[in-house]
Amino acid sequence: MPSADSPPIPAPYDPAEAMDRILGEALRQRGRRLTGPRRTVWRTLYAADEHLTAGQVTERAQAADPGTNRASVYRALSLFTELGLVRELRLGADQPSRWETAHADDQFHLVCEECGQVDHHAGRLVEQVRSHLENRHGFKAQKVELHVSGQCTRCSPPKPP
Amino acid sequence: MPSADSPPIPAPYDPAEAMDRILGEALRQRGRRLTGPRRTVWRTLYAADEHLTAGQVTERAQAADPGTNRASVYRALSLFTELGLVRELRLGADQPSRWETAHADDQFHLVCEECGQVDHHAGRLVEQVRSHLENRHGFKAQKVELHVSGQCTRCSPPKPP
DNA sequence: GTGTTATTGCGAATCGTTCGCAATAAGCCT
DNA sequence: AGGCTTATTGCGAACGATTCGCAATAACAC
Repeated sequence: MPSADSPPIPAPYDPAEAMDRILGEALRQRGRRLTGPRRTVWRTLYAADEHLTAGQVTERAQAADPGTNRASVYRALSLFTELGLVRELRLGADQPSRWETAHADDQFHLVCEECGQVDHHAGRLVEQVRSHLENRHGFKAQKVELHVSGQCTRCSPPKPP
Repeated sequence: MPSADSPPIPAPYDPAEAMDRILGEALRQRGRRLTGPRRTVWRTLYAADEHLTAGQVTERAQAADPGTNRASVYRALSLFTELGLVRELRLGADQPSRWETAHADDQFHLVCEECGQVDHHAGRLVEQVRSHLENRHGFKAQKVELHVSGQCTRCSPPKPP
């Protein structure tokens, strides 16, 4: 048995737990609490391969933790959005909101009309738009959203010459 | 009394009627019919100074023609959108859809967070985005939507030096 | 005119999202 | 470790926007 004052045995690295710590700190910093449902929603978003609707988040969250409540999912999503941890987006006027984790500050979304795939690029394009607006139109851009629909490379192969 | 075979007396120019003719042709071309409710919605959109929600369109349409039905307004709006006569847009994830008449093919929208004003510019900016995507990313852009929120010139006056 | 059929009007139904409120539990302080 | 405060949950009901089903109506082509 190690002596009483030896350093604590380091637990094996658990990425999920690391994520929790990040979330927990962001919350506590603003006087909010890290709770079960919030943790579950958080992990669900990070495990997701795509932009999820609130319904999808709820489904998956319930798969991971039965009893997760729809309303709590919505509350977690809008809280996270407010804190800047995730981003809410509409990929089409007829579609419900979708959520993604917030990495780069500016992004644009390419939605393929054929296969439905959503690409996102962080690019200087958005930065260009921003400065164009400020210089030419005197408009201080806060949030820039660029949504493009069309055909992706795979669905619209380069024409034979 | 003019002779029976004299040319018909030209009616005074009526812009509303001219609009109707445009709509009527667009509809009949595709086997659809020009009806009362459609005419009313069409005129309402053209008389509007801003982007209207379906609810606002309904209100105004009913003011012009009491008995105009909500469902018919929705049906007209989505038909017009489908025909490319108007454009549906979401100015915020939490707001309902709004509709505007479709003039220029590409536009970008500047929403002021202070005063709520919505500006739209038709600009080469969108064209630039389009070719950038095609050349650099092989993505054939169909619809380009650029929504920017921030502070407009009036609400964010140039700082004193 | 007349017939065909697209369109309307109505209410009920659906979908996504939010709300009110009593019961629960996170985090802070000893 | 226990207690206190109050943020958060879970539940169902309420909400706003939009769509639907269907019988009655009216546009347009002939």
